[in-house]
Amino acid sequence: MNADQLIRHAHGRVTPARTRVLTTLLDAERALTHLEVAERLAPAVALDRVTLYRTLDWLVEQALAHRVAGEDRTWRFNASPGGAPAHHAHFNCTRCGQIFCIEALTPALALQLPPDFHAQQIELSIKGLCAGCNPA
Amino acid sequence: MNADQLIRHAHGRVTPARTRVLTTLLDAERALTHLEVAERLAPAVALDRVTLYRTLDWLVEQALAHRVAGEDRTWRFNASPGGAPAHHAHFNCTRCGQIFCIEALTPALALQLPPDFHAQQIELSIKGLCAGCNPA
DNA sequence: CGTCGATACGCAACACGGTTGCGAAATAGG
DNA sequence: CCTATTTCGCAACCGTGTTGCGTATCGACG
Ligand SMILES: [Mn+2]
Ligand SMILES: [Mn+2]
Ligand SMILES: [Zn+2]
Ligand SMILES: [Zn+2]
Repeated sequence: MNADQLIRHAHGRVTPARTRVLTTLLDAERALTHLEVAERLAPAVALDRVTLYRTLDWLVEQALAHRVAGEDRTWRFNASPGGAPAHHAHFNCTRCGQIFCIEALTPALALQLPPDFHAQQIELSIKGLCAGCNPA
Repeated sequence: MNADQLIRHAHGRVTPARTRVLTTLLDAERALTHLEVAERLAPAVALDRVTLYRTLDWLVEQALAHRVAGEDRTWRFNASPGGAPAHHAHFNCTRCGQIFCIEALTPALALQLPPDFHAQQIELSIKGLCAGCNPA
């Protein structure tokens, strides 16, 4: 299913912005910041900063993408192919800041919480060095 | 060990700012934002915004505190009594944004990563409703 | 294929958490 | 006390993300 089909499937208008942004996310090998998406679009498509933010937000609302908070206080966006929520772990490189999805890991929800606390979702973030930053 | 002793033990100058901030963190029942720390100091001590940021950073450097990134892109600070790193999970309330340390949980570091990836630390963040926000 | 209402876009201004540079004040050692 | 060094306060700045509003575009329908 390509970007346009996914957008139509979500009952959204197909616009160049949405098509190009979602395609970019689908092609990406890792989670991308707003700026990284913009760079991958340019110079073919000069998209306004705000439009890009709103497009990314829309994709998240429609569950076509999910976003992860990094240590540097910037969101990273990642396509959710199956429309599935982000029930996988993320690897967070402490040197270059890149965030990779680790699909293989699905943390179990069985854990001991204080009374009256109600868990909705578990986010497992592994910090370390990515392949590009690992000296070994 | 009180705040001043911990500061001296880290070979740092004992100043009112450091004493009061660290005491505040030690007394806190959960991770506090910069603003929450400021509120708990005032009006007895009127600390400059920047001084508070630098004091918190210093405490983190000295491993007297650790900080957690929340969904709202603001750091939350938490005293590290034993000088130990934050090898415990955090509960992140999706309604009020408060972050609580869950000391009981120590995620195992044995997991499958892509080749050449090197894990340094695991951060387990549980999202849900805290006791104050839980309707049940 | 043209019309038109709902939706999306672009621009400008703003909000907010956090940082930087630098001169003035406070700390701790002698 | 006196002084070297660290820390503080102020002002200005930065980057990410948001809001308001008028204009352009999409696509449904005739
Ligand atoms: Mn992901
Ligand atoms: Mn903690
Ligand atoms: Zn890296
Ligand atoms: Zn809550």
